Amino acid sequence: MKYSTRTRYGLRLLVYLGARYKGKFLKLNTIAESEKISIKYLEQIVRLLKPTGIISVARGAHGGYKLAVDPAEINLKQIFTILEGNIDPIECLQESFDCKKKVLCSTIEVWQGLQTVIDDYLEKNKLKDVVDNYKSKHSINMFYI
Amino acid sequence: MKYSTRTRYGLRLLVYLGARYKGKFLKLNTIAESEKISIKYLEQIVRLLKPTGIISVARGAHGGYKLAVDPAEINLKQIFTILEGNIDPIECLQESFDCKKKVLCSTIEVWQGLQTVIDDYLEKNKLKDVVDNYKSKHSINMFYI
DNA sequence: ATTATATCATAGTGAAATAATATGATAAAG
DNA sequence: CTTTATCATATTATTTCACTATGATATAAT
Repeated sequence: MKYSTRTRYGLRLLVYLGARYKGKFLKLNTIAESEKISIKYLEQIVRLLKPTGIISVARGAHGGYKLAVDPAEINLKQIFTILEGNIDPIECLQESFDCKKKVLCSTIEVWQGLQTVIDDYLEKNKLKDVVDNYKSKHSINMFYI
Repeated sequence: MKYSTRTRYGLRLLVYLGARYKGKFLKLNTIAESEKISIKYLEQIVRLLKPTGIISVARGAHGGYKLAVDPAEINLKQIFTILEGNIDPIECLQESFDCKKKVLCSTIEVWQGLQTVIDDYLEKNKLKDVVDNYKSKHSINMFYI
């Protein structure tokens, strides 16, 4: 029960972009160096995010990425769902999952309850909350950006 | 971010034993057939549980397992910790984890918060709660045990 | 004692996921 | 037309997962 580096890196990327929201396009290389993440791996993560419209892209020289939506308007559940794929704690909670033992299953309520508390937490927390935290911790450096 | 079958099977095993608490020793073969779990895999799971004292064992013919503690006195966090190993959503929440970027990390609060809501939920829920659910759903069959 | 039964313990194994890395194509700025 | 940066696919090493196999050990019943 661990979240993947894909989700952790992706979140850090979005926080980085969120802290520079409404600025210019930022190239991956800078972010990769700053966040100590492999640029090639970041490229893959970015490609997961792009189709959802959460980031906007400029190709070619002086290109890069920026956050396309207000950090206050996006919550962590949306982000995690994109990056992690599916955030249910076990498979059988998915709609499509057809289990013959569902009627007699006494543990499914445990998993549903767990899913609920996780979902609630992630929905309650906006990207802005994390961005604010980032800004307060990096306040000195922010003047140089 | 999925819980392993080890945890899911282990929970079902404990619920099964919990529903028959204070009865006689039950052999794994019966449980494996009833719960549709590979007996060899269940053996490994049971070996994780044994050293913690949560189950008691009788070896040899007419041997088996039974729950050693009152289901009302054990919560799901204790069970998950035994079965999952460590239930932190990411590595860096562990005491021993030494991260140079900890001071400037703006996402750790996200993970700590998530850990808190999960821990709270699992601590609040006792094995007895799941056992009661099991009993109500299997009431007809319980007369034959 | 011997046999049947059940747990104990270690080793192996196939499939899938993870976390990258490598190579090259494409698009845009200057 | 060169530089810069993203786009896309393929490959790879490592780890984890979910078993499976083999055999040893302990105990009850005969």
